[in-house]
Amino acid sequence: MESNKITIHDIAKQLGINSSTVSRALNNSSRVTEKTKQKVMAKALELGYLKNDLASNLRRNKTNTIGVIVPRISRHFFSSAIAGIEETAYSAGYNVIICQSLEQLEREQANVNTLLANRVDGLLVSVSMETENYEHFNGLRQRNIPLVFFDRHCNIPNTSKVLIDDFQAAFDATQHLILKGCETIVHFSGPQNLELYKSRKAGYKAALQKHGILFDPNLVFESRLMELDGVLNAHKIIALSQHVDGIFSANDVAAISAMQQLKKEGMRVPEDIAVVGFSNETISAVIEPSLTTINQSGFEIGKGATELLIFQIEHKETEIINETIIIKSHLIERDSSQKAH
Amino acid sequence: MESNKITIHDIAKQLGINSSTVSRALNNSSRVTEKTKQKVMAKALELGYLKNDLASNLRRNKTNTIGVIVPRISRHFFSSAIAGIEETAYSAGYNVIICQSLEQLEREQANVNTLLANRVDGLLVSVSMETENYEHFNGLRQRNIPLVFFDRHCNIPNTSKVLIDDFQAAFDATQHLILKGCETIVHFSGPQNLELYKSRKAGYKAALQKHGILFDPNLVFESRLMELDGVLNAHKIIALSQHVDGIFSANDVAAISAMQQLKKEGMRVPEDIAVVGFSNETISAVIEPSLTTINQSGFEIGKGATELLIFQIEHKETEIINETIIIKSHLIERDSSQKAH
DNA sequence: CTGTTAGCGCCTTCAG
DNA sequence: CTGAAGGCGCTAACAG
Repeated sequence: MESNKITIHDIAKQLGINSSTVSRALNNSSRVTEKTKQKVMAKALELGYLKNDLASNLRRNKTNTIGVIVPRISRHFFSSAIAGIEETAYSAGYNVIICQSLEQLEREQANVNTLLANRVDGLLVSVSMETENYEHFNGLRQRNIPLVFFDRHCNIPNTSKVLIDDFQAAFDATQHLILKGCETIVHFSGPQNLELYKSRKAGYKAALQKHGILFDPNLVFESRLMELDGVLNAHKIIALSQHVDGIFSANDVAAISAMQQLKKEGMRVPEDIAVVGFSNETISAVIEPSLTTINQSGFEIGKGATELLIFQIEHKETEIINETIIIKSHLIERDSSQKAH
Repeated sequence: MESNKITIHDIAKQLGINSSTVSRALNNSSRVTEKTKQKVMAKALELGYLKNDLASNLRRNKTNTIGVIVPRISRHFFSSAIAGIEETAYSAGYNVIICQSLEQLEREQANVNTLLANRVDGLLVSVSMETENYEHFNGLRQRNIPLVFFDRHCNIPNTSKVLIDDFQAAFDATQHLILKGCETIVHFSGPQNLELYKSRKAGYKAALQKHGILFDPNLVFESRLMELDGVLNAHKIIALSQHVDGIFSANDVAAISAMQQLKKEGMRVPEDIAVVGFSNETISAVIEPSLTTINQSGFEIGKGATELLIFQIEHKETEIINETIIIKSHLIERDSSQKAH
């Protein structure tokens, strides 16, 4: 038995009506009798009809699908952003196709092409670490396809972005440490071609300056985003001539592994660490109850970016939008009862 | 300026040839002159042509797309499984559409429908916690669309699955604790309608039995998979009349938060905890160096499931495959030098 | 090797 | 309110 490929024509034939009517009925058009609708629905159910979205999308020239490109789906920030994206898209009647660039420019370009070939209605992008030229996004403008960057953005004119207040978060974190009495604060940073690491570093510097602490470039460790960087960083701290009494980390894993390492070496460093970008509530609350974190909600960012994108999709004709939305972060100082032990 | 919608017809017209030839050239058919191909390619590039996959897929009746349904993309096991899926699919020329059921049966059904409507070539599914009837998967069989379950499977006859050796992993973990001298071992389990929690419990029981320890149902805590369950479990342990000297946890977060809680209460429980299902290497290595884990690689499982699915897609006519692949786990006893502190 | 023709399944004019 | 006709963009027969 061949796989049952029921089309609107089959339904039409069996009911002795025209396929246009069936189409209208299934799309709940107001120009069809309620009675006809009922008949069509019943028959469709009976035959196990399933709409072919490919055909429909081709004909309508609209897919109700949003393309998403993230560096890596397994990073918690991105997977929670995707949760926010799906939630928002879903309830607005959109599907989502997710692609990973794996931090490679080449893959990112391929992703853009695939998504365009699949005729997505809009694109949500967080660029890869390697992305320094933006030519692959030019086609979108020409094709009139809305694009919204989130978190990791590009400096493309007339493009909307949804970002985190990285500068402010870094400033808050650093100031928090200073107010706790820290004087020599190490900063774990990331790749400096990413805007967000630049902003965080700037916030760190600003806080130091405000409180009259001299900025020392030797105290900034610019790592790549690898798993073991934290451990290496910890070694660097120990090797420093200065006595370090605070860490502001712009990289969650780095901070935690550094802390573990320092403990191993017999140092005590409990609450003099502040972490920014640490969005995994579960883990952060559970693992290191004494850690101060600046929480940045991937979910909120995903949500905001999607709302903005869908608005653009649905008002495409009207105007070009160029909006930058900044999502606030929250400093969370955890209860440190564990210290008693 | 309208968005440039260049089709093969435009290319054909400009070159004074037929659109079929253009189609063949772009698809690198062997039945086209190299010279023609070059001309077509050049023109396509010049005009900024982009193939419309919707049309192509509709015509070919094949999308080269795999649908994936997972309970929640932000759980690390699943996001790493997806990484494995994408990797494998990508290099075999397939795209991937990911859906979340959010542990709800209703959403899972909706996901299946969306994916079918988008005419995916095959489906990879890890069922939701709520899924107890499997009717929504029946349509696949009828439509002759391959389906492979991974990790969380259903007992549907003639369906392939890629699973973890949960029984064995649980057995190993429990035995590990026993050999370390534990006598009263609590087991953190999960929803018993999921096969994998049943298997893990069975493995736990088997290990106890082998070593002559009586199974005590009061020592099994069947939680839902919520974040705070670990903390609640820890309270339960403390409230127990028995002295607990080991924990076998089938739920990563539960174990870690329980441990934190116990520490707070002033108990020492370091390496007498074994966790299964804890696949986040980074976190597990970093957070609790003394934790013994049974590592189960989501990536491997995703990879295995995808290979199996693609094989089925591409040999659809030949035979129905009903294979069960079990991926092995590895017990990792971490260095516990931290204890010295 | 290339052209002609037809149609995938649906939706959208335009008539009636 | 319903029917008839055409086409979205591409590819697969079948000719030549």
